[in-house]
Amino acid sequence: MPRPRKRLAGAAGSDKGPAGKRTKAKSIGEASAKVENASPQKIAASENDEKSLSSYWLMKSEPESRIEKGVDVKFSIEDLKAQPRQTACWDGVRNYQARNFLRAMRLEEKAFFYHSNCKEPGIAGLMKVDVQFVRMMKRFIPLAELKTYHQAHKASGGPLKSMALFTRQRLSIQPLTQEEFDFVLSLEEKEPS
DNA sequence: GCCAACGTTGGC
DNA sequence: GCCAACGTTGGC
Repeated sequence: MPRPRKRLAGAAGSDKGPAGKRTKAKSIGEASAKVENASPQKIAASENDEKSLSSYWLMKSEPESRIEKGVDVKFSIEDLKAQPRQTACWDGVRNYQARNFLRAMRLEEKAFFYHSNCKEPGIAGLMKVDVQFVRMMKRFIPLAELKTYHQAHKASGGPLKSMALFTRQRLSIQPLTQEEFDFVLSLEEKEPS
């Protein structure tokens, strides 16, 4: 799971981790997003497909305390707000596809802050790649509500019909299409369903 | 806390 | 390169 770090950071898209060799080193590096695994072939392949031209993202983080290897991984949107410059370093991403998306990000692109593995999962706010707090959602958008739209849109061909949150369930950094992003934003203005 | 989904590892 | 075993994610 992604683990934003509690300190200032540079561009999320700028880090160049050493490619390749698998290591069991579990310590999270100070300076860069350490991602275990991924053969060079796999990296090359997936950097070309996927939606690497996306300008919109969804990034998951756990807002409730959970100890993993002796470290509390909790990092909520409130924690992000509390950082110096409201900016964090998003490391702890291990999955290579998620890592590739991190590398594809460009400064100033917009990203939803998603609360995962918690009592109420859903989209809590907006960030820009840096990774900096922008604002809270006008209202919290629960996963359950998004799922309802996803199901309906699969039938109707609506904007959330293939949202990665549901089609790529375990991906912690995911691209959104413009349509998906706009639709989620439009939900802010609606009554909770 | 349970466990389904799914990503990763490693023997063959 | 297959695939069973294993580990992790994350909803519920």
